[in-house]
Amino acid sequence: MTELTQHKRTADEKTRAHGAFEAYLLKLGLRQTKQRRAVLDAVLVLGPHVDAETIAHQSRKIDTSIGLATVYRTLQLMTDAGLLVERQFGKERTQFEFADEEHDHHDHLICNRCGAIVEFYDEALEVQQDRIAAVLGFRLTRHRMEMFADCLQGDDCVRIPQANKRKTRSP
Amino acid sequence: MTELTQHKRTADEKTRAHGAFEAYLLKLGLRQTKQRRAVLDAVLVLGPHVDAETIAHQSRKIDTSIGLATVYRTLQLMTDAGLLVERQFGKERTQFEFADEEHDHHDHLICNRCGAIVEFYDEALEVQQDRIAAVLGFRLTRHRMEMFADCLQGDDCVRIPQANKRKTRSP
DNA sequence: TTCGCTGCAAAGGATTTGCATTCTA
DNA sequence: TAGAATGCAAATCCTTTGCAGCGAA
Repeated sequence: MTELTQHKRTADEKTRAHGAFEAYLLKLGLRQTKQRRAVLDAVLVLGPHVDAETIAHQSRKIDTSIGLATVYRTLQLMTDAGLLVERQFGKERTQFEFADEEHDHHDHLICNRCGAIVEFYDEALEVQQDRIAAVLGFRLTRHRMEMFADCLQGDDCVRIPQANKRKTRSP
Repeated sequence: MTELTQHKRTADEKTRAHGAFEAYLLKLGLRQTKQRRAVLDAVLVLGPHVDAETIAHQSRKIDTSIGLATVYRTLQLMTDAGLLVERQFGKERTQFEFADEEHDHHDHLICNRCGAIVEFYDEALEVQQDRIAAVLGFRLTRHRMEMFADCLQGDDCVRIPQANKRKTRSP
């Protein structure tokens, strides 16, 4: 059973994200700043899989003059807090993605033609991976998988920046 | 059926690799140089998954004073020739690996404790991946998968540099 | 008021490129 | 000999750090 991972973010989820980040900062005795809120908002507005530069650009719409260094530092903080996950697709710059508790783990399929990234979760795949690890004498803790593919219809698959191509393909 | 990918390289295979590289250079009207031979020999001597720096170091045992730039250029050439494949494990430096025609495709399992890299091929996994892509409306062209795991015995799993840990684990 | 936080610029690490020189074909 | 290949250093690209001033608690 293969299912697509959804990324519609409700106002409620955004509030929850801010709450979680605030709680994390509070717990460590760190401070809340407008820059940190701006970066979080930027990540919430942008789709999954954004790089630091893009986040910085979006953040500046809220708070002009945020330094790139601050963005990197804040993203690191949010990653430590467990809100974000870093991803590396080949040699591209590091991408950040929300680590939602609900659909926590998923894999990626990247379209060869337009670069669109489809996220999915497949139970059979997970089971098989555990099985393989066991056969090799290991206990799997995590994995990463990316599939590169050509889409079969292709009418709606145009070469556009992936950040804008959020919808995950209709059946 | 999960099978380990082997990496014992016979003298015969080495000769073949040199022949293939020479043929490639000839075809493009490029030149054979002692540096290029040295780099190829270095890659043949070292295990799978080596980075440019390590290859440069090994190459200098054959031909002192090979520049790092030359190593990078030669590795690029060998990748274009189809002899090598580049791999990216997280944020680590790029690793180069032989693209053997026989056991062409394989996936990786990386030990959380010692960093040893086990290569394997699993038919069921491949089939399931094709199936997933089809369900999502794609035709799979290639994929990459890395599993991170703890080994279950652990006696022979010590924290050593992966380059030295070539043997793929005994049953 | 106190530190943590920020922006800037400078530093880093991996990889690439420019260029004068060396060497293969 | 011509033009490719090399070594070196300088240049890139992304990311991290150092530091003096700024601002949240």
